[in-house]
Amino acid sequence: MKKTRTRFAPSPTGYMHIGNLRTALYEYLIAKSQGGDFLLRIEDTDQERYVEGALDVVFNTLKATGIDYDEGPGKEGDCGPYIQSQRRDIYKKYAEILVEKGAAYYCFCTKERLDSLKTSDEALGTGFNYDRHCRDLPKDVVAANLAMGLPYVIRQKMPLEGTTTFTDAVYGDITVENKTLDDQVLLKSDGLPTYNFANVVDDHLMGITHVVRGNEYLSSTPKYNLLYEAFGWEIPVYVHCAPIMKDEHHKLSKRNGDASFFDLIDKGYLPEAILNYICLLGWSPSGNEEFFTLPELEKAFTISGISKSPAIFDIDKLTWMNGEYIRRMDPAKFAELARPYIERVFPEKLPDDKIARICGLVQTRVSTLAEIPSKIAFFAALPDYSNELYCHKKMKTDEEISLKSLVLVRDALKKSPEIAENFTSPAIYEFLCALAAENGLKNSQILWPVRTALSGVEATPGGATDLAEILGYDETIRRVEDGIARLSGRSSGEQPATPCENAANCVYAPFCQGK
RNA sequence: GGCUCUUUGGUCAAGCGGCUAAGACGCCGCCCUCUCACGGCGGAAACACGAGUUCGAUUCUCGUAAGAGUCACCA
Repeated sequence: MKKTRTRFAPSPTGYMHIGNLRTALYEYLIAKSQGGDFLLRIEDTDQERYVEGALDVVFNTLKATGIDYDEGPGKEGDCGPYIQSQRRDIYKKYAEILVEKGAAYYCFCTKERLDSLKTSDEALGTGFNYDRHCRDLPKDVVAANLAMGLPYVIRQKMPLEGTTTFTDAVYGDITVENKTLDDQVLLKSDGLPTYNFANVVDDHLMGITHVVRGNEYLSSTPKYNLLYEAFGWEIPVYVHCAPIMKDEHHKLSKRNGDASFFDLIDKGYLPEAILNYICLLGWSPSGNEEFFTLPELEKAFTISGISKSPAIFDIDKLTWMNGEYIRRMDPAKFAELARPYIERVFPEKLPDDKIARICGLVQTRVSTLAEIPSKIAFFAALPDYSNELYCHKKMKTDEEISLKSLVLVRDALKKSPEIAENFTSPAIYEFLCALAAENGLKNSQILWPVRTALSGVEATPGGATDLAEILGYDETIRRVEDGIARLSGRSSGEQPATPCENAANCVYAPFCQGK
């Protein structure tokens, strides 16, 4: 059996978005799942639309995702060059062969003539179709025109009747009437081929067995078959994929959204998670497992799992999946990735063990790396906060109790050199709980105020004692004293501590109604 | 407008003539708990519509509707 070969054939006309990446991924997976080759070919036959830098985005994206190509620019195989603009003579030759075979013809129609045709067609409300003016030009006229150096294109000569049927691996058999097929241009007047022609020639010459692409090409596929047949070439397996949508009506595009691969990376998503998620958009595995590494996908991928209908990109599910990847990650690896985000909030350089401790708290609490800074900012600088934070009904705390607790904690901490020596979360926890018991308080009546005083925020990654350990003995006492100052009306900050808006209920009341 | 494709919960989706129509995200509730997460348990939520074919249709056929693609010297 022939070796499976697929190709990713981007044109350097824009940025690589998630849809392109998924196509590349499917092409890669089809090849690898069958022990085949995956090639990269650059389709730059439209010199006017070339965008500087677009190629680098393609290379960088493939590199970042681990989608390696076996042949392509920079990895010459037997079918090079892999950049279409460097293959122009090849296309011309094959176009002329087609003319000889009677499957194509020279067309000398001017742009003006075509334009007027187009406008009259549009007036009728139908789509444009070339009127085949040059289709049956006598040979001598053609020769004379060519001799005169008249500009020309080469058009495909479509059969006028009958039908053409092609088979798509995901959509099944599709049949169209030949009379609906336009005599499309194969070779442009600048001597370069159109996409449709270059594609067929290159796919054949490069031994491509599976043509994988977006289903916007579904309707031009019959023309491909006719071309393959005219050449007498073997028709490849077609695999058309439904698009990835931004919403019900709009395709994902760089223009409308921000779903380019590197945009997601900037937002703190992991390449593996992105790849895993987009693979599932339009393909489903045989079992219920959703998590796949690239090598696992290479084994599990099947064309039959590709779906026919468009899929809406759901950032929430990606976010969840990214969070799962983070949680399942080796802590050392996480620390490595998290470090730059952690360092964003600390002006000074942190020792490794402190980074590790912060990571320990944060790893199960973020879904993207970008969430890290806001979660830990309070470690670097205590924010200004309202005393309302001290009131929590379920924790049975209010400002009064909190003040009392914080004073107890400060005094106990200062009187205990042992705890300063062993300032770890479990030890502090034990210490504070004992303190609560001695004073007839519930644990929460100590722990909640402490956590509040240490963080100044409503929700923190980790409990009071986790925060204390990371802040250290001295800073813990400093922040507790700051809390005491706030609660006793001697605000440490610029602003006087704002009283709980339910102060009347708080004072002497067992429960504060505020929180 | 012609041609082509698509249609299962809000989203991704399994299903390939007979099922109480999987699973996942999201959402809601409960549990765990020094807050928040993680984790555990549970819940609400779907076959676009109409005709056939069949003993029996989510599944096959044909219509209808709604979406999408395409109709370039762009890819």
